Amino acid sequence: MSVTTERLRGLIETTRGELPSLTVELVRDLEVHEQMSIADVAELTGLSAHTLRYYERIGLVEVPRDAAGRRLYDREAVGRVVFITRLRDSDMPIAAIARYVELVKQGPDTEPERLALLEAHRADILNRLHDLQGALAVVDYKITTYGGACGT
Amino acid sequence: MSVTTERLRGLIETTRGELPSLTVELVRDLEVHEQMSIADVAELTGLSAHTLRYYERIGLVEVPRDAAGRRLYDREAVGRVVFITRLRDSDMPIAAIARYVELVKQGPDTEPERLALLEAHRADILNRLHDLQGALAVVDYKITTYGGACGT
DNA sequence: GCTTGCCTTCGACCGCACTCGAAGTCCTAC
DNA sequence: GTAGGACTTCGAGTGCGGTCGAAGGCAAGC
Repeated sequence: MSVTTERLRGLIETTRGELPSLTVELVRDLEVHEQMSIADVAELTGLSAHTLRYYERIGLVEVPRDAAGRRLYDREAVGRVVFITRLRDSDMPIAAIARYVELVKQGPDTEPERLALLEAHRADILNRLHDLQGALAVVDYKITTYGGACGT
Repeated sequence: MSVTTERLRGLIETTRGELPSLTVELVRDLEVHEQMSIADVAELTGLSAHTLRYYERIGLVEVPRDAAGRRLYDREAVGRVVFITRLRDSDMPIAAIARYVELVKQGPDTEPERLALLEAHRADILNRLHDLQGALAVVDYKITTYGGACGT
């Protein structure tokens, strides 16, 4: 398991900023062992086991169990978690993610609404990028000002 | 007052994403009437009066009063609030901003630490930009996939 | 002189996204 | 057979960043 986990982690790392759009697909295409424990998924995603249980509890993922009632994440569940993580990384509120997941559950008829949701979120991301670039400029300006003023 | 306010707002809007590094300086260079009410500053910055009082309460700004005890923001206070707003826009935690303000209060000896603080924050912003770009790519990928799948 | 309306302080409360702890279960290795 | 450790559920707690409401003050206009 840890071999696969390391490969996955590595792939996600390597694709950071280069081919990030493929990470979800990579998860799908890897021969991830069908079964991953919560600890494996935690290590893979960087989320805590607590958080993974929380995501399940609020309905973002459904996770199969073994005979003893323990979580065994299958590929679909892992892919879902990775996707959710990406959305959370971009500050998409959990309520919106839950809505999206709900739509997916309801079947293909909801695709237009899902698309609208994603496009709204896309706009949010662009705004955030814009704000961040503005703030970066302010900070850079302050830094260079100090540089001039105190010789650093 | 409202004329000045509109000019300022306009300038901030126009410089969005173009010369954002200058906004704080613009505030300084404008003939902002020495006195602005809390409502004026709220309108100018987009913060609520509640939030402005909150910022003062936790020590981020000091605001002079008129004879009746009402807040009269001077240029320094307005500039401070605008700067804080920029930092908050980039998710700088209030605790860090408070620390920075504290250092400013302590005088010029603290400039190296202020600089370090800003540089750490600058690194945070770059990370956020990176994450956001990754998330944007994922969302775009999902959107184009839907485009292919459902003809939108 | 009284209404209107923005201002003041103060402390309580909210929503979000976790985060934790308690109490108990189950498999593994010795 | 027993100790260890990772797992389970459940509900409560935390930290952040505001947000709100109550109770009252002051000034301008009718």
